[in-house]
Amino acid sequence: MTAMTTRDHIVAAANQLFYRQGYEHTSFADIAGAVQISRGNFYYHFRTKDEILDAVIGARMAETQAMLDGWEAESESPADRIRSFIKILIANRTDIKRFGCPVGTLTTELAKLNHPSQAGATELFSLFRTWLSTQFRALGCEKDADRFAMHVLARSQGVATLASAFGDEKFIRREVGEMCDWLATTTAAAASIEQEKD
Amino acid sequence: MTAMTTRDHIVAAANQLFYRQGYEHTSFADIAGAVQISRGNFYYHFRTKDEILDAVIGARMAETQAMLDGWEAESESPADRIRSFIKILIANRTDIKRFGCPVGTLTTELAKLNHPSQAGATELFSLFRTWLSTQFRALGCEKDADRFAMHVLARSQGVATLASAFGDEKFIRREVGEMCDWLATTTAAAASIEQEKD
DNA sequence: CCGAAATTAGGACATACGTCCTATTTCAGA
DNA sequence: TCTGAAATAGGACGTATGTCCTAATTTCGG
Repeated sequence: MTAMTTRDHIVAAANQLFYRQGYEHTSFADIAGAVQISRGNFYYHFRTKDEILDAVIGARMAETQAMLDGWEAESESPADRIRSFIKILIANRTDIKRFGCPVGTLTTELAKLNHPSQAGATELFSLFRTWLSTQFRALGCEKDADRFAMHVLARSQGVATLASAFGDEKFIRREVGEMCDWLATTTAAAASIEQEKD
Repeated sequence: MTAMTTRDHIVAAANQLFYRQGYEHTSFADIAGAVQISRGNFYYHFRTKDEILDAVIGARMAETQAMLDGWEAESESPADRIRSFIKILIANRTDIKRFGCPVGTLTTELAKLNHPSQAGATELFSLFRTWLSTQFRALGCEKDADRFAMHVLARSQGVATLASAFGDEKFIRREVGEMCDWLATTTAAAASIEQEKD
C-alpha cells in the first residue's frame, strides 16, 4: 500500500461525491472541503472539472479491474465468478439503496449533459461486459456469451434503480436469488446443448 | 382537445428539457427560450424551479394514467396489456437510446440532489407498479402479482439504461422478446398452479 | 368604451461556481 | 545552508443562474 498523495485524496473524495451527489451538483468547493485543502491547491492538481472527472473514471476503471481480477483469482468456477458479480448488489446494498449504481448513474448523467467523457463512463460498463462474456464463454455458452453478459448487466442495473427508488432491500435479495436461478438453469441448458455437438 | 395555455406550454417544454438535459442542468432561460417568452413572464407562472418540477411530475402522472387507461380499454387480455407496457421500450426506442427512461433517470437525479420531490417521482413508478400488479392478478398470479410487477419494471429499467449507454437498438428488441417469453411461461405456470387448487 | 385584473416584458440583484493568478510555504538535492 | 522547484493558500474575475421587482400591455366583464 503506497502512501496517498494529495492528488489521490482529491480523486477519492471526488469519486465519492460524484457518486452521492452527481457530477454536476458537486462543486470544486465541495471536493476541496472534503479533502480540507484550499481551492488554490486544488487548482494546482486539476485545472478543470473535466480533468477530475477523467481521473475519477480512471480510478474506477482500476478499482473495477482489480475487483474482477480478484474474483478471477478467488474462484475456480466461472459460475461462481458470475455469482460474485451478481452479489455486489447485496454487498453494496446500503449505498445502492441511497445512490443507485455508480456506473449506471454516471453514464446516465453524462449522457444528459452530453459530456465528452461519456465514452469513458461507458468503458466502465464494457469492462464488466467483456469480463462477464469471458466467464459465460468458459461455461460453454460460446454463442450467447455476450448476450448473457448484457442480460446480467441489464438486470443488475434495473434492480439498482428500483431498489433506490423504493428503498427496498428485500427486493434486491429476491432479484439476486432469481438471477442466480436463471444462471443455473440457463448455463446448464447451454452446456448440455454444447455437449450434444460432440 | 382544449387550447394550450402559456402555462401548459411551459410545462410541456420543461418536461422535454428535464428529460433530455436533466432537471438541474436545465435553466429558467432554457425553458423560457424554448417557449419563447420572457423570463419575467415565466416567473409569473412559476416562482421557483421546484414548482415547475412538481407541475412536470403532475403532467407525467396524468399522461401515464391516460396511457394505462388506454391499454386497459384497448386490450381484453391482461397479458396483452402487460405486453403493451413492455413494448414501450420499442415504441420509444429512439428517445430511450439517447436519454434513457424518463421515470428512472428523473428519480435517480432527484435522489442525488436529495430533492423534496423525490417522492413524487417515485409515485410515477408506483403508478406502473400497481397497474402491472393488477394485470398479473387478473392473470391468476394472486400471490406473486407485485413481485412480477417489480420484476418487469426492473428489467425494463435495466434495458433502458444499457441501451442508452451502448446506443444499442438490437439489444432492446432482443430483451423485449425475452421478457415476452418470460411473461408467457411464468403466467402459464402460475395459472396452472392456481387451477390445481380447484 | 372603460377600468380593473390578468398577463407579459425586461431588467436588477445576490449568490454560486469554474477558472485563473500571485504570494507564501515546504522540502529535496547540491 | 542555499536554492529552485513543488506544493499550498487565498483571493480576483467573469459568467451563469435563481429569484424578485416594476412597468407596460393585453384581456374582458360591465
